[in-house]
Amino acid sequence: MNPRKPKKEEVPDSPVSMADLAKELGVSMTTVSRALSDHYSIGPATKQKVLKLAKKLNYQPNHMAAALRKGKSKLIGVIVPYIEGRFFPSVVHGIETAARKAGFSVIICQSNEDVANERKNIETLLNAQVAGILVSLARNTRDFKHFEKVRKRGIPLVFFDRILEGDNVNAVVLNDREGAFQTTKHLLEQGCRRVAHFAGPQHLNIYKNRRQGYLDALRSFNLPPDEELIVYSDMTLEQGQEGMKQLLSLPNPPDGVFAAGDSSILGALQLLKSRGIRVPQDIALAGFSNEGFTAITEPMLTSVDQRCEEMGQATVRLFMELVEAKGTPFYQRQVVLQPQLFIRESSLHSGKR
Amino acid sequence: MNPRKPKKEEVPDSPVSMADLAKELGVSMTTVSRALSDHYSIGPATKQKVLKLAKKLNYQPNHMAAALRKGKSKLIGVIVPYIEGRFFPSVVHGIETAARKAGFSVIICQSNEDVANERKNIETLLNAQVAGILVSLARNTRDFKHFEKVRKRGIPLVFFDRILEGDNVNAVVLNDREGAFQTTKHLLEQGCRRVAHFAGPQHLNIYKNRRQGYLDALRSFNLPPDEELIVYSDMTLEQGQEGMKQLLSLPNPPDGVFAAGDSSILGALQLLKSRGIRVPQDIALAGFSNEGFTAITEPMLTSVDQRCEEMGQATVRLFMELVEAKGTPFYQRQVVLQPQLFIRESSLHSGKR
DNA sequence: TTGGTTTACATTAACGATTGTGTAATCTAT
DNA sequence: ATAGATTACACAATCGTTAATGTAAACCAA
Repeated sequence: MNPRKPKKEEVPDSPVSMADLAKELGVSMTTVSRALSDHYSIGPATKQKVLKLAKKLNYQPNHMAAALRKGKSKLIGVIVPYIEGRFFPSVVHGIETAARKAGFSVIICQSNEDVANERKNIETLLNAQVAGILVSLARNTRDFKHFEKVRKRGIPLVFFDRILEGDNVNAVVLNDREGAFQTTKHLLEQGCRRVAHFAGPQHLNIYKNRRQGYLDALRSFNLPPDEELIVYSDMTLEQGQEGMKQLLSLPNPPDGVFAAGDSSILGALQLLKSRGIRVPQDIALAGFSNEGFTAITEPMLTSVDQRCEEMGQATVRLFMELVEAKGTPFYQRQVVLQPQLFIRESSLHSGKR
Repeated sequence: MNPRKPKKEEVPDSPVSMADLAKELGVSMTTVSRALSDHYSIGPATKQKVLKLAKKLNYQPNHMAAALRKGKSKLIGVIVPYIEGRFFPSVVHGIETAARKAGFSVIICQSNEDVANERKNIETLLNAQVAGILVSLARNTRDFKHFEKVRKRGIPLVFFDRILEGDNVNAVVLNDREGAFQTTKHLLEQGCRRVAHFAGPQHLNIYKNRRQGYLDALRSFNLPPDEELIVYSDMTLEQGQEGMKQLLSLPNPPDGVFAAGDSSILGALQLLKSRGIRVPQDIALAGFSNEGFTAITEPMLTSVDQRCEEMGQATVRLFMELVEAKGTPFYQRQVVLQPQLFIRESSLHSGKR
């Protein structure tokens, strides 16, 4: 009568449950469940039978049910400030690829650079029963309070790229300081003697470290740091133009600029070109992030590659380690990736000496 | 004795279930459940009580349980060829934003341009009990067989950007033909009389339509199409260089090129510059996608914007419509977004005429 | 042979929410 | 006043999987 109720064997591609397998084989669901998860208490013959039938009927485990029962799903939550530009999409790409290989799916959340959204995202992910959370902090995140719940529930938490320093957390970061050091050193080796720096918000580890690397390099050349040469901003293209303008108006302008971001160095390049100042002959330039456009500008821009994909992979690897070592209570680790400097026209043969 | 078992009220932030609320209020779980979902059979007073306590105890619904029971989760699966460049990250951004607003989370999958992965992704998403699937096809997808399961299970399926034509599907696409028409027309209006075209794989709707738009424009100017002027490739930068080389070697080279992708037009620009051919004076250029770098090159590149964000939003909207109209069996709709031409230096005042 | 261990499986109760069915109590209409 | 409708809630089954506990049978050593 009821047209909805399917007759037996009528809908072969409708979901097959463990109960179906059990009935078919005349064993209990326990046996099926354990056979499928390769439990020791199931005999090899039975295991084979179960596996075979499962394949034949195209059995697909219901992850929801398992997640409900176990309190953990096969989902990984990822929180990023946004999904644009080159960096975050690439990292997400790496994460997704690595996670899927390990049998996990990835849920994406954006904080839109706001800690309030970050909080909401945490809630969302927690009650989606995610197995772990990977996060790169919003620009205005200044404390870890909202991550306490995650820790309390014992859910693996891994930070990447943007972290809060001081706290003991699991994190994958780039050696920003080293990258900045190498880049600045490179400019100095090319003959620059007054290297300026476009610095980002200093409460973010990445910008702080890049500034440090810059200072390190100056020191290694016995050059005194000059706060006049350091321009602080949010590193946008416009701010790069503005910053360059500012530097040019100094009584003693720089002969090189190392920016903690590519957009701002692009802004600087545009301004210099508009004023007829030659790059790199008059002023050498170098940026950070190895954005796609750095290989397109004229001259092409020297920049530091952040190993986006590797960072994604490493983050997932670290997450997996935490999953394995779930017993160890205060296990925490930092993975540091080595940046790679791409030297291009904007910093070569600056002609000084 | 057992240190694991928490005493009552000892762990306030441990998950609160409906059973807890029910016990606390002395009502049944049914009442709680229905109160929370605003069911008509629950009195306003009771509803208030439940809501209040839920807020007080910070009750978080367990989506897994609900999903298990209802057979549908609050997850939307998204399958894209990859997450790089400008287009797909932006669309995903739009999707994520719109989906979250509607109370859904987004699971990302990549096909890596391979239909085999697309099939796997479908399986993954289906047994993650997603509420719907949004997909942009892999390059080598030529049939819809693997989407049949989705349709059979009655799960909303929406395609975006890359679709297979002919089939009746729900889809959000750009009016590629119109965009191509406008762009080519613009080149012709600037004085070009031999406009070449870099065409992509013609089994993909987007490239086919862009070629059609190009032909439309020629016809509207009473210019005969010339297959010699159409170069087919996968639209990479290198292929753009190669294609340009090929066009230049013609007895009668073009005075303008409209490419169905920005990378290839960039390649063309590079080749022209390396040969000292002036853009736009000698040859005018225009691309498609409005990639970030089009505003950076010299000259800046004219290109068609694909409304990435809008496409993401529209896709989610269409999905939501399908959810509402779940009764209607063969509901299917196409949403067509209007492209926007960004005219830049590479196509202006080509000097002809 | 007896007692103890191992092997191989079954019983059964969760996990947390949803929902068809049932049923008092109150209300409405005649 | 009484049948019938409406309101407001409870009972209990169910989704598919997992795992603690139980228990036969077979095996081994003494």
